Amino acid sequence: MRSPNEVARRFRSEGRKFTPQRELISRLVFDNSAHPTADAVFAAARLQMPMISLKTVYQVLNDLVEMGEVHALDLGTGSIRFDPNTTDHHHALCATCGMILDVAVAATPELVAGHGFVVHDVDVTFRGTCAACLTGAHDL
Amino acid sequence: MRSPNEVARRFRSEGRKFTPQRELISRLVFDNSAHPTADAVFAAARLQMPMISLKTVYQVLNDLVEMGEVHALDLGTGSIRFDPNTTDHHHALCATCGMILDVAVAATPELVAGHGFVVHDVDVTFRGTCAACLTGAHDL
DNA sequence: GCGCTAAATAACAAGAGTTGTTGGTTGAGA
DNA sequence: TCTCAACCAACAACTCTTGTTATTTAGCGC
Repeated sequence: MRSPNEVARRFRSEGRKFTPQRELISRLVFDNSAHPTADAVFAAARLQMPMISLKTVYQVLNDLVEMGEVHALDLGTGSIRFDPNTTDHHHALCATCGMILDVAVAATPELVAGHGFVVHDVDVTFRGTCAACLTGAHDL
Repeated sequence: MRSPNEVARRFRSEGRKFTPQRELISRLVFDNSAHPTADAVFAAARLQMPMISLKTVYQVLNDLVEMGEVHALDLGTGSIRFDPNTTDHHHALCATCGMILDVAVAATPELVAGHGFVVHDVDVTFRGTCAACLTGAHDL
C-alpha cells in the first residue's frame, strides 16, 4: 500500500475521511523506513503543516495500525515506533546508537513444550551493536 | 542466587547496603515467577511494610537488574516486568489475560544478512492465547 | 455546486509509568 | 561506638500517550 490514491481509497473504504493531515502523515510514514516514533513523525509533519497537533499524529498513526497499513513496534526504547514494512520480518536494535534494522531470520523460532499456548505471532529482537557503531562510521 | 544470605552478600560485595527494604523486595521478586510489575511488587511489599515508597521499589528492582540478579522485560504491556529467572529462556504473552509464560525455543534464531550487526542478545516473544483462556478455565 | 452529518481537528488537560530532588535516617566497616 | 556514604520517604517532575470538547471539514445525497 503506497500511492496516495491507494491510501485515500483505503481510508474511505473503512468509512474514514481522508484529510490533508492524514495524507501528510501517511506519506511521511510510508516514506520513512527508519522506524520513526510518533514524535519524530510529528516533527517532520510540523515542517509542512505547522498547526498540526501531536494528538492528530497519534490518532492517524493508530488508525494506520488498525487498518494494518503500518506496524507498531515496542522494542523497549521508551516509545512506540512505526514500521511501514508489513511483510514478515524482524528487528535488530543497536544498543549504542538506537538504530533499528529490518532483518530476516533463518527460521522462525518454534515453541518447545508450549503448555497449550496457541501462537498468533512471533517477534524476534536482536540486541547488539550495528556496523556503523563498531567501525566508528558515525564519527565521520 | 536465592537465599537471603547470598543476596545480602551480593549487595554488600558491590558496596551497597542491605536494608530491610532490600531484603523484602528481593524476597518478593525471587519468590514470584509471574513476572510482576513494579507496582505489583509495591503492592505486595506494602502489606508487610506499609511505609515503603514506590520509588524505593523501583530503586531496588533497578539495582537487582544492574547486578544481573533479575531481568527486566518490556513486552509492550505498558509497564516493565521483572523476572527472577536469569537462565536462557524466552516468553509467551497471552493477548487475552496478559499472562506471561517462560518458554524454551527449539533453536535460537539467527540473523540472515546481518549487515555487520553484532548480536549480544536475542529476545523471542510469542503472542497468542494461553491454554486457560482457550478452554475457559479462567471462568471456573 | 449546496447543505447536512458524522468524522476529524486543535487546544487543553490528564492519565500511567517512571525518575529526579531533598533532607533526614541508617547500615556497616573502622 | 563513631562516622559517613548509602539509603529512605515524600514530593515533584518528567515522558509518552490518551481523553475531552468545541469547532471545522470531508464526503455524500440532492
